[in-house]
Amino acid sequence: MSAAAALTPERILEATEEVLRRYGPTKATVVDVARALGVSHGSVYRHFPSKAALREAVTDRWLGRTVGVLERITAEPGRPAAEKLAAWLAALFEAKRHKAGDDPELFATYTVLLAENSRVVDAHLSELVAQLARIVAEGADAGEFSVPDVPAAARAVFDATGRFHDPQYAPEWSRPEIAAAFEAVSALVIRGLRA
Amino acid sequence: MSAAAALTPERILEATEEVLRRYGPTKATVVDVARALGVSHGSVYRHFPSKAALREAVTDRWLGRTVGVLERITAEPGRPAAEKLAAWLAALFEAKRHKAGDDPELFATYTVLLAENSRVVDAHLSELVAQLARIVAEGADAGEFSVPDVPAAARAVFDATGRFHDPQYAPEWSRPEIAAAFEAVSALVIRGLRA
DNA sequence: CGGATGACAGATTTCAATATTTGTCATTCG
DNA sequence: CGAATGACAAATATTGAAATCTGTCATCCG
Repeated sequence: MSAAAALTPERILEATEEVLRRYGPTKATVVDVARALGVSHGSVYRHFPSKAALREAVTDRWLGRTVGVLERITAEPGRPAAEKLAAWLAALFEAKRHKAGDDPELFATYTVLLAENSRVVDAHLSELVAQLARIVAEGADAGEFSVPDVPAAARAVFDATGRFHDPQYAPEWSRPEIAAAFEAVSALVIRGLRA
Repeated sequence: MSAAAALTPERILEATEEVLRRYGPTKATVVDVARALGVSHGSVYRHFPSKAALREAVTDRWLGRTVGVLERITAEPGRPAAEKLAAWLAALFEAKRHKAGDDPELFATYTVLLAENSRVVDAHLSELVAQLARIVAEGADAGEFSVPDVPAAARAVFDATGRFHDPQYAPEWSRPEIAAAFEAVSALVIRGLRA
């Protein structure tokens, strides 16, 4: 075994994130990633078939990080569905708003990656809608919500709150009125589900 | 008076629309507009202070055309507010979907103009939200809706249905599932207003 | 022998020279 | 005299030649 750690997909992804953070989505090259790892760019191609695949994997990782917090809220037992739904929507908005506000450049970088990788994004969105469906189904079982078609309702909730999680609206999230606008939509949608 | 009709802002706007349709937003120049009118480009600048102002005026005109249909629905007397609101939202979606579907290139051209002219767009959106507020207020007065803050509720309805009128989502509007998704959000939102 | 290398061809991006466009205004025209 | 013109400077866009990057693969190294 050599002095440096073995070259793994994991290490390559880490380095790619760093390079993207430093150079942005247009300037970051595979050669940069290889240089950051102290290997030739040919070695990177041993673990990822293309630059596109590498960027896709990084995008997937980034999206995955948000899902954990939401999953915890979804799985929380013994809490009214309406409250849980409100908490879930607020957590999603909060997470996005922080990512966008803390480091706008990095957020812009990932917004570009998101646009490039619609397959990964679609899978991520499906996962989020599936979590919503679990909460909505819980509410329906408890008689809290009156919902004929749970998946459709979950999708509708997600669509209706798009302004507060779709990155295209990120510039609006730093405006002061945004909190009130979010509360209004969140409340409207939850009322719409009620029995 | 010369043989040709007098040069008016109206005629210039017409010619500008035609040039934008033909050449698209990046290639359309003030010289092209002047050529279409058979005058020198200096004459165009007698009626509009800049190319930006000209494009802004064209954008305003284009947005104005949709408002008429919606205003007629808003003003219709003796109709339940819930029904009116459903019709209004459906009409807005229908209008956008047709504009986008009938001539995608022209729609793309105007999408670029919209992005350039956020002042005009904001004014247009305010007008739409004001119409929504009238319908919501009617419903509240009739005891059909239970709404503590009418302007906020109107804004929330508009925000929640963004996926079906914001041009950024236009590519989704040709998908077959879109009608069901629209119905689901529309119904959810209207239920959320109900007393 | 399995993993890493770097030379290479084709694709893509950059950059600077060149051309076009915007906006002004002194002059012309009816 | 008021509206229209077109020459012009500054700003912007286009182009194509040079540089860089992606992806492959014959070769090397431990």
